[in-house]
Amino acid sequence: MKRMTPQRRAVLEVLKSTRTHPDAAWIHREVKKRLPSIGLGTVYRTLDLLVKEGLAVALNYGGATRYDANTAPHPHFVCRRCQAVYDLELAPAGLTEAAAEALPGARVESARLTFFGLCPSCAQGLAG
Amino acid sequence: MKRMTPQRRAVLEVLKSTRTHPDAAWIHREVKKRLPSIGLGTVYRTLDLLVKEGLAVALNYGGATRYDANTAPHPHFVCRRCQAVYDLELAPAGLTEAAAEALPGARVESARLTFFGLCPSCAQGLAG
DNA sequence: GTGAATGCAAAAGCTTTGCACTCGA
DNA sequence: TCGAGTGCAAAGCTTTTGCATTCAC
Repeated sequence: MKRMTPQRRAVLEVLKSTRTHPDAAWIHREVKKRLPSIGLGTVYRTLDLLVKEGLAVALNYGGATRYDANTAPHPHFVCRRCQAVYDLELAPAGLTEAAAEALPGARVESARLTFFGLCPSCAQGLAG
Repeated sequence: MKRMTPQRRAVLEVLKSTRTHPDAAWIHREVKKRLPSIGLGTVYRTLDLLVKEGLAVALNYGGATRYDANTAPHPHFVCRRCQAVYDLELAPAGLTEAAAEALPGARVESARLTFFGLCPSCAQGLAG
């Protein structure tokens, strides 16, 4: 990050302040409460920057890309009904090493583990 | 699948015939070799159907959605340079159970494990 | 025959980009 | 000062959708 502008500071703070793994549009709406004139393009550019700098992670589950300021490797759970994303406290060991063995010659840099299903609220709503 | 049309048959056959995890545009191009008048919309509708019927899996890594006719659970490796997707022979045990314990009340239905890095060719190209 | 499926093209997201202006260092 | 950063709006991609027509059953 070459220059620290109010826009960049605000985007990072908004992203750090939530655990809902929001998308760019939601972040834009939140940041506008503080910086009403900020453009969506700036939000995208800033998010790209944060990802490149390793200060955030981009998540793709179909639909809009969602962002997570928690860059420590951790699995996610995605509800197929309400689209909520939960962080899981779970750290399977040895996955990257196993992948490197399974694909000789490759340089395995990171792993992403995602679970899909129904979150507690949605599961309860359907079961009764 | 309510009706078996030539379009649906062709999309499924094309998808089954490759291991490159193609996107809808690529599938459309291939199917057109056999059915020149097939529309891209039909390809999308058919792919959605295949996913709903459990005959294919949709993969999101940013960019266009990619499809895999191999529906057996297996991890993928995505090259960050050439975007190639490889199937890995690797079956970490107990992940879904561990996730279910980590998020009580949730119904964990599936897991997806993805690795990112440089594939053998790209790793070699950069290393010399 | 008849409703499901198709082809086409328009429209709807999401994201990127060009450009003139602004402002942080 | 002055180039990086911004706001705006247009453009670019991917994906979805409306509708008249076609076709599998």
